[in-house]
Amino acid sequence: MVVGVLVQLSSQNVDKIFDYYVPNDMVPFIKVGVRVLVPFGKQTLEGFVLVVKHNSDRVLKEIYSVLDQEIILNQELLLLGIEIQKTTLSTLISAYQVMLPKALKAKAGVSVSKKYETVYQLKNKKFLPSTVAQKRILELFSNKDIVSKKELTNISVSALSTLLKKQILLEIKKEEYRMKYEIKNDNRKILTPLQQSVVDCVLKDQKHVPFLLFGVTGSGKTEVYMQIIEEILSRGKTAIILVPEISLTPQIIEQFSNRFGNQIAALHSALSEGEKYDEWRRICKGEANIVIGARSAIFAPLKNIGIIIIDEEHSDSYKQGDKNPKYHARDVAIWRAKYHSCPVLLGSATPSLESMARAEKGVYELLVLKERVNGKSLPSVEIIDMNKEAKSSSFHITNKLLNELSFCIERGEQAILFLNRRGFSTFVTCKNCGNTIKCPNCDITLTYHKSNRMLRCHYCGYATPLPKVCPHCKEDALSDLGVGTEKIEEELHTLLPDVKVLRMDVDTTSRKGAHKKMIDAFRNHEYDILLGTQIVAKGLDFSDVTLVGVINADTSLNIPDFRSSENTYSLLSQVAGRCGRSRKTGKVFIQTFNPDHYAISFVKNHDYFGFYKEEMKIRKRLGYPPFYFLCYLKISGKDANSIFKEALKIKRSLERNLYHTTILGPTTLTVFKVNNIYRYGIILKYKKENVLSDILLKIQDHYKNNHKVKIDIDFNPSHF
DNA sequence: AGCACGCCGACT
DNA sequence: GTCGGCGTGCTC
Repeated sequence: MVVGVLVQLSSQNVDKIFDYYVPNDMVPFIKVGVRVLVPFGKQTLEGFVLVVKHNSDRVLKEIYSVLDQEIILNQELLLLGIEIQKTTLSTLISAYQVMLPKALKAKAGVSVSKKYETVYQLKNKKFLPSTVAQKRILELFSNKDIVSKKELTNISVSALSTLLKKQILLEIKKEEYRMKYEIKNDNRKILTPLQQSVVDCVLKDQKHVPFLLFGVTGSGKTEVYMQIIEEILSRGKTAIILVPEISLTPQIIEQFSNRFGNQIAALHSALSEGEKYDEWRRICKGEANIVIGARSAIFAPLKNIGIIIIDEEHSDSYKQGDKNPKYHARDVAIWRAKYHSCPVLLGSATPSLESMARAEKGVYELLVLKERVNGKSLPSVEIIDMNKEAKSSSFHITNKLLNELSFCIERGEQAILFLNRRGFSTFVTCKNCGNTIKCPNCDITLTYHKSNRMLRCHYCGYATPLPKVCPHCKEDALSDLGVGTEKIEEELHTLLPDVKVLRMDVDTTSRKGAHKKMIDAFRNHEYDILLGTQIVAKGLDFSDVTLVGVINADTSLNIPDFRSSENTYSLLSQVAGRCGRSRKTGKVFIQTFNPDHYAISFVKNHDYFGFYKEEMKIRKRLGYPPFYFLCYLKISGKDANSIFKEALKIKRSLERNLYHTTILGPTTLTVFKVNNIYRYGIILKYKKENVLSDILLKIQDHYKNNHKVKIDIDFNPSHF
C-alpha cells in the first residue's frame, strides 16, 4: 500500500503530496484523513494522509507510524482546505492546520493527552531579579500573576528552578476539567410576531440564499437564534453559531448552556489548548450538537449541519488577517452551508456595507427586526460638541455629561461610559523636547503600563522600565499622555467622589472568571458607573442602565482606513444600544470634535440606511468595496532598499499582466518597521480580473526560495 | 523548516 | 593550499 502525505511544514516548497509505503502491519489503520509520522529528509515529521493508492513509479520510504485511530480531517474538511488554498493562495497545510485545535499541530502534539497543565504563579512581587535570566522570566509576569509553562519559552531552566526554590514563583499543576454545561431555567421568551416571522423564514428556507438579519440593538436576536437552533436540533441536525471573540463572554455561553446544556461546545480564547482539544473531541464524537465560538469555530467537525449563524456579522474579527490562511469565516460559512444544504444567517444591528449591498442585489435575503422587544423606542442621542465644551474645562468629561451622570445616579439608575481606544494607546512624551519613546525593533510608540511602570511594544513584546529622564534630551520631563480608562477613573473620583466606578478593560478582565464577577457586581448595583473600552460596547444587557456616555467618539474616525467611518458608526450604534433595554428609556451622550461628521450625526437618529447611502456614495467615488474588490500585497525583508526595489519590480510585472486592475503603491506600511523587518504594500483594486490569482501565484512562486524577500497576499483585507 | 551542496574570501 | 561564508535547491 502507498499513501500520499502532506507534511506539517508550512513552506511553499513542501506544500505538495509525498508518497510513502505503508508497512503491512499498519495497513488496517490507514484511512484518508489520519495523521502519520514519516521520515522526511533527515527529519521526522507529522503529516496528513490525503491519498491511498496501490503503487508508485518510484522507490519510496516507509511511514513510521499511524498517529490517529480516527479520522482527523473528514471528506468535507479535506475539500474545504482545497477551496481555502485556492481562494486565499495560502499553503494547503496551513488551511488544514487552521481547522484543528493547536494540540494536534506538529510538535505541540507530544503532551496532548495529558491531564494536567503546569502553570506558575508569582508569589513575591517585590523580589528584585539578581540575574538577567531571572529578569527575563519575571518580565513575563508584568501584567499577570499566572503564566503557563507553554508561555515560558526560551528561558533559562536553572533560573526558573532558582526562582521556585526561593519561593518567588509557585508551580501549580492545574487539573484540566471537562467542560460542564448544565441546563437551568433560562426564561425562554415568547417571540414577538416579528421575531417569529424571522424564525419561520429561516426554518422554511429552500433556496439556500444566505439571510441577512438586520435587527436593531435590543430586538432580541439572541432569542431568535436560540429558537431556530432548537428547531434544527429537533430535526436531528447540528448548528454552529459564531460570535466575535470580544462578545463571546461567559454571559452568552451561559445563555446557551442554560437552555441546551451539554449539547453545546464552546470554543474561545479563555480555554487552554487542552480544554479546546477536549471540546473538539466532544464535537468529533457527536456529543455536542451546537458549537458556539469565535472565528475558527467555523471549522468545527460537526456532521449534518442544519444552520450556521454569524452574529455581529460586520465584525472584522471574522477575517483572519495576521497569519495564513487569510480566510473570512463568512465565506467558509457559505461554503459549508452549501455542502450541507442548510441556511446561513448573518445577523447585525449595523450590517457591513458589503453584506447590505449584497442584500440589495438579492444575493442575500434581507430580514428586518426594527423594533425592540420591550416595545420601547431606541434611546435618544445627544451630540456634545467638544470644540465648544473642551475649552471651558481641562477634564475629559464635559459638564453636560457630568450633570447627566449625577442625575442618573441620583435616580438610582446606572450608567455606562465608553472610551474609544481603537488604534489608540497611552504613550509617554517628553514635555521638554517632544520626543516619544519608540521600540528599538519596531517603528512604533511604546505603550505605557502604569501598573508596573513599564513601557511595552504591542507589536514585538519588547518591554523596558520607564526611564527617569528623556533618553533624547536628558530632561526629567517625561509624562504620560493619551487617555486610558485609569485616567478617566481618576477624573470621575475627583468630579463625583461618592460614585462607585467599575473599570473594565483587558487588564482587569484577563483573569479567568473576573469578567463574570464584574458583570454580576454591576448588575447587583455594587457600582453606579461601568467604565470601559470595546468590551462594554457589545452585547451587555443591564436593565437599570439608562445613560450611556461616549467620551471620545473621534479616535476611531481618525484611523487612516477606508472603513473608519463604517467602524465608527457601528461602534457608536452598538454602545448606544446598551441603554434603555427594559422598562426605562435611555439617553446617550456622544462627545466629539466632529459633530457634523455623517458617521456620528446618523447615529443621532439611529438611521442605518441614511448612513449606508452616504457611505456607499463615498465608496463608489473612491473605488472601494463593495464596488471594487481589494487585494493587498505585502513585501517585506531586512534590507529596506532592496525590498523597495523588489516591490517596484512586482508592481511593474503586475502592470504588464493585469488589464482591469488599478495598482497603487508600493508604499511603506503605516508601521514601516516591525521586529527590524521593513514592509512595503501594494494595493490592487479590481471588479473582475480572471488572471489575478494566476499572476499572484507566479509572483509567489518566484520568491518562494528567496529568504530575503517575503511576499504576503491578502484578498479583501479588513484593514491596511 | 532543516540540511547538503557548492562556489568565492581570509587564514593556520 | 584549507575553513567557512551563505545562496540554491531538495526532501517521497
